[in-house]
Amino acid sequence: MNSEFTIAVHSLALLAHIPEHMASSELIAKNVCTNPARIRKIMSILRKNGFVKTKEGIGGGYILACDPNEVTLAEIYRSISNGTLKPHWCSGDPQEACQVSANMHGVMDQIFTEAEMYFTKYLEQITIQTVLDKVRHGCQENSQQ
Amino acid sequence: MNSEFTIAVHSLALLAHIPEHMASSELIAKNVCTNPARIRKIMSILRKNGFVKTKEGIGGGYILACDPNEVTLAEIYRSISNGTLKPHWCSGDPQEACQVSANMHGVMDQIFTEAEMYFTKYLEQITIQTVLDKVRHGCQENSQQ
DNA sequence: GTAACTGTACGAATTATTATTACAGTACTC
DNA sequence: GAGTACTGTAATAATAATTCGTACAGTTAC
Repeated sequence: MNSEFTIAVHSLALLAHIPEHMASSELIAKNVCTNPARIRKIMSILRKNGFVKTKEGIGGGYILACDPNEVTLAEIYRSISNGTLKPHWCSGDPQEACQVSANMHGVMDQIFTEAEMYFTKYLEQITIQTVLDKVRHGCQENSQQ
Repeated sequence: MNSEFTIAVHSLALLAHIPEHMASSELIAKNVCTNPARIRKIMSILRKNGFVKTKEGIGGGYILACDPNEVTLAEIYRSISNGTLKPHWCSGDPQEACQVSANMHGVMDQIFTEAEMYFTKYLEQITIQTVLDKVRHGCQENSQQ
């Protein structure tokens, strides 16, 4: 799994943090610590899935288009990183006579697919708002909000 | 996550497939489709955790030292790949004034740690024997066993 | 028309993963 | 005890995945 899921969650939490405001890819990129092109790529997917609205041109950018209390990290994961829990490298060789070697690939595939379902079942419990509350709570001592 | 967990599961299933026999790192490597040194590194960890016994010298190699019906993939995962579910790249910057940027790192860390618990909870349901049965079942048509 | 933005693609840089090689240590066999 | 076949481990090379940077066409506001 690469970090696009993490970036998507971060970006959506940030947009939920500043509702009513458009945020440019440059602003989000600074907050996330990456480059604007990467943010635009990810936000483009999130737009196609209805999580954000975008506006091109002057004063444009991104704004949340969903209820942060409704959208769970599971939906975000499925939009961005579905199927990437399993490592790329594959064990065994389908051409081998030995059953263990020949079929291990398929068996591990099946195991990782089901494991991903358990993984996302956990993510169902967490909403964008949950994440936002957690980050806000993290620095409560020196916060005035 | 790299593929060491997959290789460990494959190797243990193979050893369970040929009980009473010592298997050399070369034999296992061929079955898994990787090189002997990598197998030796992983088997060395499995030995330290009591899953296999090793024997150096002529006629040596690896042999299962546990009940394949008892050992679950969760134990194997914890031995080999614990903490590697989370991607390496980190979002945000602890030095930032913005709470979202400053605390996102810790929040995502927490989420991935808990997600890994759900992931391993699924793996608890699968034993080495489960995997072995699955690979054997995979080619039932042309199998005589 | 110009400035500020998104959408998208491509190649470079970086990092992670895997493969290769080497060699010391151990145990068996002659 | 010399030779052979193993494991244990480390270091380095090769490969692949990920991330970054740049570029530019398209869009919108002024």
